[in-house]
Amino acid sequence: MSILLIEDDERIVEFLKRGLGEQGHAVEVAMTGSEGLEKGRQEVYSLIILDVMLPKVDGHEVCQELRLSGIRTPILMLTAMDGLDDVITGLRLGADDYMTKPFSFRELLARIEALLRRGGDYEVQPPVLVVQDISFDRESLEVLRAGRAIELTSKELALLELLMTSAGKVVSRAQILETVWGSSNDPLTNIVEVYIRRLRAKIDEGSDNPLITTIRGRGYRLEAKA
Amino acid sequence: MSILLIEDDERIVEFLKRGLGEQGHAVEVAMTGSEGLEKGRQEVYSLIILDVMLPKVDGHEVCQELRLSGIRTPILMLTAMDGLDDVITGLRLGADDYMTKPFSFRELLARIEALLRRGGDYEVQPPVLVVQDISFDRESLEVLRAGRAIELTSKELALLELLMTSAGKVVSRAQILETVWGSSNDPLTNIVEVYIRRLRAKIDEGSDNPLITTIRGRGYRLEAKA
DNA sequence: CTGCGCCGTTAATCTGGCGTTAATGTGCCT
DNA sequence: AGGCACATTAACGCCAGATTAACGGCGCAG
Repeated sequence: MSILLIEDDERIVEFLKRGLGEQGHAVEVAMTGSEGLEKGRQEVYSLIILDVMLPKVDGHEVCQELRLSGIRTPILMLTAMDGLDDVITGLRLGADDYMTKPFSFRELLARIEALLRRGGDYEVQPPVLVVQDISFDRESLEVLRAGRAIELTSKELALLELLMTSAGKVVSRAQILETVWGSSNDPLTNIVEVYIRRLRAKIDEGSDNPLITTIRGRGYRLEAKA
Repeated sequence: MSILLIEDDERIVEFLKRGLGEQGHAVEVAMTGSEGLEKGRQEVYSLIILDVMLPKVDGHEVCQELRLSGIRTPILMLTAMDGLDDVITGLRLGADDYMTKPFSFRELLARIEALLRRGGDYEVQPPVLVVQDISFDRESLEVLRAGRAIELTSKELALLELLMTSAGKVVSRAQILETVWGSSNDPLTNIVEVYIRRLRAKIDEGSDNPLITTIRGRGYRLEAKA
């Protein structure tokens, strides 16, 4: 598999070139953002590994530019440990996955395999969901609304995750029961409504544009766009 | 090259023994996890092929035990098709590569060649972990919080190391059990909570910003940022 | 042999998440 | 208008899960 690596740190470049090479991947290196952009547009790769922190042209910009050029190659972003914001904007701009530095090479390999395998059978779920100004980090389980952290309980998290993965679509009461609670029976329980209420209290309360909409008789929908 | 094959499925054993034999490899077979562990510790192999799904002793456990015994032989894991999680935990526990069943023999051969070629040398993990004002030196096993040395027992160290390597992410009870204690069973033990408590007593006690957070029903998280 | 420290279990207590209930509100249909 | 079905919301008791302290066993050093 041919991989384009856009990274300026010499040590990381060497490390990855060797490691990926030994896995049978051909690695092309670009040390600057503009060089990466050029190569990415010119050649067809199976995967692009892109550092966010690049001199001059930002990684985000590169990512966006590539997508705008119609390049659909999976993009794996490398970010600093702290930058949750980086991750969010990265995913918004069209990245497929991300890893925080420093990372274990084994884990990187697993991610790469997963990305390359896409279209085969199993899909990788992006680790951070973003819908409008809500973000949901599947790993840290942190939820932010408009940059503010929101404390959610386990069930609330599960419900929100479901709504966000189906953002823009109506999710029926039954689907919610099935996914979040597992039990498809007991149609007389009120639990879904109660949790929708609790989610709204924590997420929509005080905000001027509520994101959770009720579709009477059909279910609920998380608005994907304003 | 001498290869240790730990696998209970008779058909796969025969298949691989024959195929690898024809490639000039000597194959030793262990049909159970404990047998595999014994042979793996006793003899020096060039490669170990390890099925995750084993009766009694889990493949993950075997892998971890081997690594804990100081065995650095490359390990190739065989997993079921669905288990991406299996793959990742497998790699975390020290496996070098994995294949999903059913697999093509040609691909298996290619992987084996790659593993044998590299000899399992690069295991580059950062020698010192740092999260906020905690530092953990993997070599000296010294732990500092805000510059002050902290005495930790072996288990406490293992737990802290796990939390620090997954800093910012929620680590489930099960993951902790698996990584620190190896035994993924026995869900009635309280040991995780007890050790979280002990760690907190030594690390968070007296500090104004506690770093170990409980996510009820999900696990624990070491805060990566303030 | 003895003492000490680490380990894992047990058990008591506390916390807060969970799901039920029921009262109230809202809109749709005849 | 009125009735009905569905939706919203508040309040409550239960209990799973989390916290904490205390205990006994085991290995190791003296």
